Amino acid sequence: MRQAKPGRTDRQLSPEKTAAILEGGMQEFLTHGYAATSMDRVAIAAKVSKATVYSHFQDKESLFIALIQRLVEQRFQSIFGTADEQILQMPPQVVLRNFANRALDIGTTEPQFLNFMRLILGESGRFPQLARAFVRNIEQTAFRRLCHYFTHCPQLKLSDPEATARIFVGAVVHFMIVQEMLHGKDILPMERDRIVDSLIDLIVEPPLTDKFDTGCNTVSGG
Amino acid sequence: MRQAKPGRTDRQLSPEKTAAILEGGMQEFLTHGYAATSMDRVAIAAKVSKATVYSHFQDKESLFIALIQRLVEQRFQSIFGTADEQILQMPPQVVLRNFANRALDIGTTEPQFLNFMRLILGESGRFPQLARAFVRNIEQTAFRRLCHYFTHCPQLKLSDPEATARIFVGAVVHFMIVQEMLHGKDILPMERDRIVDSLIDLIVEPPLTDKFDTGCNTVSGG
DNA sequence: GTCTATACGGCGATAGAC
DNA sequence: GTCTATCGCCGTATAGAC
Repeated sequence: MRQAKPGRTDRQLSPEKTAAILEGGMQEFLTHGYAATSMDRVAIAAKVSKATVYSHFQDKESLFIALIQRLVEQRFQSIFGTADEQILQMPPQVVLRNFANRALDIGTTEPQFLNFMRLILGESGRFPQLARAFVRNIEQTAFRRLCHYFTHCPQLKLSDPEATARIFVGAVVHFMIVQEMLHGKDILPMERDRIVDSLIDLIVEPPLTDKFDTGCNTVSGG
Repeated sequence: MRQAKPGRTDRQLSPEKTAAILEGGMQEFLTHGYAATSMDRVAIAAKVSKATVYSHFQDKESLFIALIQRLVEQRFQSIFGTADEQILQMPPQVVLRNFANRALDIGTTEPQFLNFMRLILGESGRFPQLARAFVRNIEQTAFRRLCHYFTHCPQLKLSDPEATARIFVGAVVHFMIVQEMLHGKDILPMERDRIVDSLIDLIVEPPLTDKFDTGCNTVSGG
């Protein structure tokens, strides 16, 4: 509990070995979970001796915390892409679809991210500080970016942009959790476009527009 | 792997001890997770000897599977309440609010359910059959009940009730995951009513109604 | 600073008494 | 059928050689 990161132990530790240990530990923790990961396999995966692992990190828990913190703050923080300054000129349907598809792509193309979320969720009771770091760096990033867009997009007049952003992210993330993480696509198949289309319809389009033309809708056509 | 449930071993096993082992195992697995749970503590929690545990269940994995299956199929299956036949006469706002509040109450009043979900999510990679059982018995139940309502409620004309049901459940469950399971309420406080209100607004109310009266909306007022 | 070798306890699973 | 006692293994963490 004295230290979570190296550099302040006694002498000078090799940064390359530190990186190797973090990399090896990531493989093991993401694959087997926290409790089922042994420091022996971490050392083997990092190609160092077990004593070297313990000279860089005080114990298993310190290594795990340092590792997850790094994943949360660096590796998986930018999953929602960089802020695009031109999105305000694009149609909201396109912006929201891109946002949802980028998030959903991660669940289908990056199995490591699924294991990362499994670890965060599964250990959120025993490592609440890691869960909070995840919320701050991943969830809040998505909320804020989307909420900023909802607030500044001239076509959208939402009564509660903040809550709407949470609804959007929640629907998308939960879909990913059920379909990919919990293997729901095997038993409850559902095309992602139906979720995204319905979400966009609920948030962007007036619900009567495509059913019959009332002749008084000032938004469509112009 | 030969057997997951007792009763077919060799002779006659005590059903009370079986129940005690399942109960003790539930406490241990829900508290410490799968890998960190020892069969010794399961035996102590069940107040039997370890050999008795192994006479009722072949190994740790069989006990875990039998236990989670039972939780999925019995203990936590009815969290969305029994079907109310009178809901079609109630206003959709009330029905949806009750549905959401009932689900969100579980996250705040039943910490065991949070640990149960942590276990399912965290072990979904190593025990995919348990994740699928969770989807079939919990998620699908919520989807179906809500989808049935969306389809039969005369006030609601949704283009894709099935996708809308997933969005509704997803937004609610994800809110519970972030706020309660991941301790997000400590750092991203948000009243649940804002989520529920916004969801109801998006699904039930025509978005233009309360902003300005266009005079050509044939739904509101009659 | 990094390695090999080891201490020591807890783990899952089993044998044998009754 | 349930218990006590035990096996063999692997866990974390450390000591001492270089």
